[in-house]
Amino acid sequence: MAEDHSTTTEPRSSRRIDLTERQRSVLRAVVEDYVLTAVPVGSKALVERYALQVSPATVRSAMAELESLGLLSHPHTSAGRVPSDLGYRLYVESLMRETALDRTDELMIRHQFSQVQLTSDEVMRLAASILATSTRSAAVVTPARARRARYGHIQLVELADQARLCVLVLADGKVVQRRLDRGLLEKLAEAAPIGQADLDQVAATLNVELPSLSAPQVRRKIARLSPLAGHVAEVVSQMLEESDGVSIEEVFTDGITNVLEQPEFAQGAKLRGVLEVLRRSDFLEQLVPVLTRGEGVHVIIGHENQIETMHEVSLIFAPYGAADRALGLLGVLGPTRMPYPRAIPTVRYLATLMNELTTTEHYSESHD
Amino acid sequence: MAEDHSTTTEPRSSRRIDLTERQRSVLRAVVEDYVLTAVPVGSKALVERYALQVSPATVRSAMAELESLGLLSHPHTSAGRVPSDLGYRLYVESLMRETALDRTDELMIRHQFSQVQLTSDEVMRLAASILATSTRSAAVVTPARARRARYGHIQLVELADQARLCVLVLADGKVVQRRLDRGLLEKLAEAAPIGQADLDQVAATLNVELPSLSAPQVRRKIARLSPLAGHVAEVVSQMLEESDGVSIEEVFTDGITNVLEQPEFAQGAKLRGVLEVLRRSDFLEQLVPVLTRGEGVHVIIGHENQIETMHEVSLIFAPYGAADRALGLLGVLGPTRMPYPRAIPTVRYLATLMNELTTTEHYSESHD
DNA sequence: GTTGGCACTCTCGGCCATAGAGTGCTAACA
DNA sequence: TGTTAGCACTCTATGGCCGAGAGTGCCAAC
Repeated sequence: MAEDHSTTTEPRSSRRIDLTERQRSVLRAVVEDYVLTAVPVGSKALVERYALQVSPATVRSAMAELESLGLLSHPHTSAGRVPSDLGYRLYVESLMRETALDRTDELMIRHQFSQVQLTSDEVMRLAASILATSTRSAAVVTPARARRARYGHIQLVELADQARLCVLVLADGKVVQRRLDRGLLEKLAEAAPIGQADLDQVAATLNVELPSLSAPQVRRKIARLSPLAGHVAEVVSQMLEESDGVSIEEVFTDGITNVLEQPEFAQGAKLRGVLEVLRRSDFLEQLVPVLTRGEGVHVIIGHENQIETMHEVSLIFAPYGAADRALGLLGVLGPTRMPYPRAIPTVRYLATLMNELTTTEHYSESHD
Repeated sequence: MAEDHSTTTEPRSSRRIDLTERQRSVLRAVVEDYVLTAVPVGSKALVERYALQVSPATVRSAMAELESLGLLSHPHTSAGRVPSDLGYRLYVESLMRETALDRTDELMIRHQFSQVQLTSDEVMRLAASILATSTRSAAVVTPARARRARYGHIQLVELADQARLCVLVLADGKVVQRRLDRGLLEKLAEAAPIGQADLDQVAATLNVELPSLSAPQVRRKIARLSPLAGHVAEVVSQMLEESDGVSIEEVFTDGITNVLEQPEFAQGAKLRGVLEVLRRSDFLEQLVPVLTRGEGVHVIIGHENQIETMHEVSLIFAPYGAADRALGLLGVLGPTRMPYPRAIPTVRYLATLMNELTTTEHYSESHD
């Protein structure tokens, strides 16, 4: 079931590799055993554990063939076989039997989200937590933000030290703050002291003129405003500009320790790279163009990743949000030796769920 | 210089331990050598590296005395000595020559903060980053929040799905959001549809009535408001209540990898505990009562910590913010083998700096 | 009180031998 | 022609052993 679910996979295995049925089942068995045990798997163990109806010798020759095709590799003579990145790729694309999420699992997850009054941050956190625990990998979730930031509401606050704080709520609920340059404000007001009343006045004006406008649209309005309001609008348009595009500033992660537990990250060196990558969320930036290309779940395995430090890990990510309008990313990061048949549907399900949860939550953006 | 800088240290070494001058200098040398090398230090190496004017044999006997006092310990016969937690404690309290921060260092740090228009989040991030790099430990910074949350401004936003979003800006600039129960709103409005205009009306009223009030004060006002405004005020008071106390929800960390690089965390097990502790910020909760007791920098070494998983690490933390009004925490976490003479002044300096930066940023809170 | 000397202890690295797992090849078989 | 059993070979992992080195504790002498 759920066979052609648009699991768009990144660097599509260029040349088609044709395998015999035997090779296919041996590769599948190797991948699944290795994913389970993390131990290079030998021919004998394979026929024992998987009901292959042939002798170890036959399996050995099949393995040798798979190795010459670059699908398996050999830590050294007389060790078992380990899937290569390409082997995983083939497995994911055509060997894997994707286990759809249990109906009960789905309901359980859904139930957690239906708890009363989750703020948007809490939703993100919950999504990351669910992803992490149910895939036993590290989860990453970014909030869905409008690709084009739009004005929602503004509020100007006078602080104790006479500084002015500009609180801008975007149309999609994100809040951005900026302090206003005091000297400049006073110059604009021609040295007359500016009180909270004046600020309220400006805010009221802008809250009538600007709602649902994007940065350039706000800019076009500036000329028609008073100097003071115009200056604030200028600042607002800057803030909108900076919020344009997919937000990778706010990233919610969970389950990092799940990854560190894996034997392949037992010693420090490799581990550090992964951690560093997770903390600084730059890597998401590289993901954005890839993920926005297609709709479904994207799988990036080991060396398929551009980033050097991520050659030992796989990513399973999906975009979510109202297509073209708001976009968030969500997914998991784990060793290439990852339980793909479970992780992929989980990511997919959570993406659809987050879709539902967020698309209802934005201003209707009628005009452009 | 800078000798009695109120380095308040946690579980004050109960009974006073009197040491001879020789014992003191041996203990100091052992701590400093071990902090540097992470290798148990022997008598011979000690007289070589530190200009102790005595023979190794003499040092040995001094070490034996220190060991019987519980200040040093022995991994096994024929290994060098390692400071115990108590040894570090004594070192921190009376042996350490605290190296004050270079004037140039101070200026450099200060300069980074003076960059234009840092939002409060950026300030936190910067503080964490500076702490982490200059102490080579993991840094933790929490924003300074009013101990008693006070109303600043409210804004009610209508979302696309008819839900209402209540955006509350606290007096100290923190923003809290909550969705309002739609059914309830409509009941209060006697089934008349509520538009943005109505919401603005309510917000305007509350923004006149409530500024700078705390949760109980808001609650007392409810009776005098319209049903709709009253309901919102009720929600607001809940939000205020939940924001009371030191905020440990938003925690900025940096430099975790610094800790993981340390040899004592080379293998996975210990490391995991530390990571887990840093991610979930519960441990800060335990710190709050301790840190708010005194003013200065607090040092918690290894087993002095209540929390089991933190028996291998030391904390150097300080509160900052307007005393009694707003409070944030900041500090570093590293192995007990930590360069205290450098870390302590750094934490202290950053606390004073954050003090300056934040106290100017709050509403004047005249009335109570 | 300090020191040099000395026997003792413990770790660490290298070395070797062995056991075990797994392969690749070949020859026999269906 | 594809499959299988057998077998020699390779490589790792494990454990024991040994010697070097570092460090201690103690004692007797200064």
